[in-house]
Amino acid sequence: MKILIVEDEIGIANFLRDGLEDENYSVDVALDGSRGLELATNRIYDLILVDWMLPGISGIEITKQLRKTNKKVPIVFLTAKDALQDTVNGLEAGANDYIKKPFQFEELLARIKVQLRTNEEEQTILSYQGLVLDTSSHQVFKSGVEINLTKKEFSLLYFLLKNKGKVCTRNDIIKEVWEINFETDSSSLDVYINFLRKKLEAGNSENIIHTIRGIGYTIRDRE
Amino acid sequence: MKILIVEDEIGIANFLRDGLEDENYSVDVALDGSRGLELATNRIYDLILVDWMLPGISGIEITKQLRKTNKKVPIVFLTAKDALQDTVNGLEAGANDYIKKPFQFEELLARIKVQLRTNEEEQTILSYQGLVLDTSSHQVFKSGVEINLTKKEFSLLYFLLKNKGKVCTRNDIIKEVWEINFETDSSSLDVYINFLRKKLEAGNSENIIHTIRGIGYTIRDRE
DNA sequence: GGCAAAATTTAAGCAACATTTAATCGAAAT
DNA sequence: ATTTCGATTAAATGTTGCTTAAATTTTGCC
Repeated sequence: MKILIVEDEIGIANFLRDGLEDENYSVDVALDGSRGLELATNRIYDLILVDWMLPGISGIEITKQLRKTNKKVPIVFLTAKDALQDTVNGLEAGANDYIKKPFQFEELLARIKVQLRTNEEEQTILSYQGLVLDTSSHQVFKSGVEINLTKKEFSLLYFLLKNKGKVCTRNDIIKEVWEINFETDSSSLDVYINFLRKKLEAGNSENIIHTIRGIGYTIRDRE
Repeated sequence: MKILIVEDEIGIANFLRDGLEDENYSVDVALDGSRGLELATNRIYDLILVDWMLPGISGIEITKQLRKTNKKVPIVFLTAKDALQDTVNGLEAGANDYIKKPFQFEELLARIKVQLRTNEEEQTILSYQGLVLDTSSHQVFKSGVEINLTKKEFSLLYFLLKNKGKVCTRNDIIKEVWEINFETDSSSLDVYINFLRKKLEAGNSENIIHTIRGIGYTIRDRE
């Protein structure tokens, strides 16, 4: 994972670089805004950390320029404790998060991880106990035999499998599979759970989709 | 995550509520300051969103009152574009962030997330002496054996475990597990303590949930 | 476009389960 | 001894999710 630090105070820049390298990130440092913009434009980073108060080209300017050229790299900025107005402008300019100075390094690290995680690639093959779902070919197999699922059935199963071991609340499911403005008192979800169960559990016994009453559903081993 | 909105313009209040509910927040709305203060005092929220210009009790007053009673819940306020002086007063009164009207919903959401994130992360695994509670899978194990709990049983146990070592008053428990509009002379709590004890202490040994007569309950080592 | 087939949503009845109420019993506190 | 508070039951009530079937919408095809 490559991180760019744009920071003019060399002490802070070094502190950040050392800390992040200890965490096995690969780090570049730019000591002023124009160098920062140049690096950010010409190289590929997974995340950019910018001090908001920079001489020359400001953090805001860097953010705006990058967003203008359609770069989606997460940008996190460091801001002085009381520069609240800047914060607002920063978020509007396209920053993803901000951290107030002085900060705990642990907190910075946590924020960085959150940003990197949202960027992570999605799994194309999901599986559970002889059940295989392939997002690229849009196929599902059970014990090697293909099962035909409709679009809704597929995305419902995909969501459950993606979160196997965890409980998916009815709300989570409806939000992800049906998208937002959905009548929450509809019973479509129940019906589709029923469809899926019939197709997946045909023939053999075991439940694959478990109901957690009052909460939602989950795919996991029975205890 | 529970959010309280205190906003007198019903259109804006509804807009906010719908938007936040789509993001899976659980939302309460108060249409004036005194109702807002009442809710904020008696219920537990993860964040409070207050319009600064309220008839009756103002946003500042609400913030001051809450901070006086030592509530640390993040407070974010919505302020008219040019009320800069109010903004300053608000931050001094104890607000955590503010957003200028008119605002983009996306930005509001970003601010809310920042506030919620800094609010120490919720533990997903809680445990006590061979008892393990996992919020992500909604499972409870005792000595490695899964125990099935209903929603209420689960959230009651969760609350007790979250506060293990401390005494939870009957009121605390009822507020958190049953939410407020509850007949305080009901014996549901007693019944549920009984349910839990039967399931957790089945067969063997030591009490896990101790009664503190006249006060409430606690999970802790015997003295 | 118009038709048929397939996919999705709605609605209703029902059974299983969760929760509350209420009444009685027992143990601690004054 | 009396009163209060909590424990324990059992019964009443409320809620949730499963299952169907029919209604509606979407899709694919001519």
